[in-house]
Amino acid sequence: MGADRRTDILRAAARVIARRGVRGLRVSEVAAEAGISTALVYYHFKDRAGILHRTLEFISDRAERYTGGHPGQGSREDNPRQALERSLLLEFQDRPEVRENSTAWGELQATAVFDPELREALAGARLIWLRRLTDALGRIHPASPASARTLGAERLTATLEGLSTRWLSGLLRLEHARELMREAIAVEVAQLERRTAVAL
Amino acid sequence: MGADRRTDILRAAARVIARRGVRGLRVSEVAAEAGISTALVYYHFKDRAGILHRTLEFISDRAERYTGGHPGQGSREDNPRQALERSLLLEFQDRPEVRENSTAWGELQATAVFDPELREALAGARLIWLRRLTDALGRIHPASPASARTLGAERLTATLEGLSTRWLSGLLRLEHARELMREAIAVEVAQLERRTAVAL
DNA sequence: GTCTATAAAGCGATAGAC
DNA sequence: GTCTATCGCTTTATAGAC
Repeated sequence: MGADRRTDILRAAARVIARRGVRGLRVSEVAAEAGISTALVYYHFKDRAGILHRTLEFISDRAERYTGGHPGQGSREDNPRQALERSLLLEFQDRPEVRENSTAWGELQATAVFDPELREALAGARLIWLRRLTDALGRIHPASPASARTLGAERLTATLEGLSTRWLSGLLRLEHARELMREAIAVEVAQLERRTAVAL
Repeated sequence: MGADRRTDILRAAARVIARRGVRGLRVSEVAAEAGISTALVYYHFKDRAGILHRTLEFISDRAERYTGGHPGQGSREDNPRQALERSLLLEFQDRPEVRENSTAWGELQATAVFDPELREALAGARLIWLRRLTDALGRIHPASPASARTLGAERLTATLEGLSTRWLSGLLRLEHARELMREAIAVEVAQLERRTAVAL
């Protein structure tokens, strides 16, 4: 737990965001969650905005870990198609860590609409995801045009986030969200197949 | 402008949400935007949460208007496919009214994750949209299985919102978002076509 | 590095006059 | 219906001791 203080605080902040939202985040609650005083939080971070900024990076890194890095490079027994599906469906689990990450991610995404600084940080994390998915699609249909892969990846991330929001706000049950995501992948892969055929 | 006070306030609230987000909404700023005192806002609405709640309905109604009600029933020259596309692409325009509505909608959606009351109101508006899209898909492929239509509609709304968020936070340029949405529709319609073929 | 105490400001909400 | 004035709480952020 106590790798170092900064990490403790960020972990606590992620928990608080998942529980209360970015708007509901109180520095004092982060401190309580981390078991320290408010002043110490300010010793380690410049201000509230700084905490949010760093928490975004923390969450992004953690998601990288639990989705197992690049899909298709982790477990070798999977074929590329299964790897992509597994990687995207990992975002839909009822484990606290995942729910926390998804919730916080959605919150920060929403906040970024009004916060230029946050936006920048998000753009970076988003690019990583996009490249990852584009690569995964490339492994499935290596002969497909690169542009078609990028578009597909972009739509998949958008769908992922839309479904995620719906799941987290209780508008969609977990299994339903998973089903919709699975089919979205199927649909995109089929589309890519058509595009590959045309290109050949 | 001055239809009645309540409406003035709601219009002002929508503008403020679009500018600052739900998180950034200050009752005093709503009052200033409407050109009245803070106290008068509280005379017309119970509390801050009440304003938010009613603003959601206001936005939902207004969107209904500018998307022209049920797609395929508006302009008769359109075929059902074009009508669906037009209806969904109406959410991606740089008109202030639309940008405002989309922003506020995204905000309320995000807020609903932490607000059970808002969730309920949202569920209603969401159902309307869903039915609308399901019907539109039905007009395109009348012989398709109803379940396939519902799933398609659900994915389209999720994609719409995901893309909308990305557009509004400047991660996607407007034209790019429109292109992605257009292709998402194409992809779903194609999928529905396959499902129809299987069902026959 | 860490705490207690507190300043400073923000903001929701109401009282009461007109 | 509408305003001015203000209460009272919450929350960010810092000062200063250890």
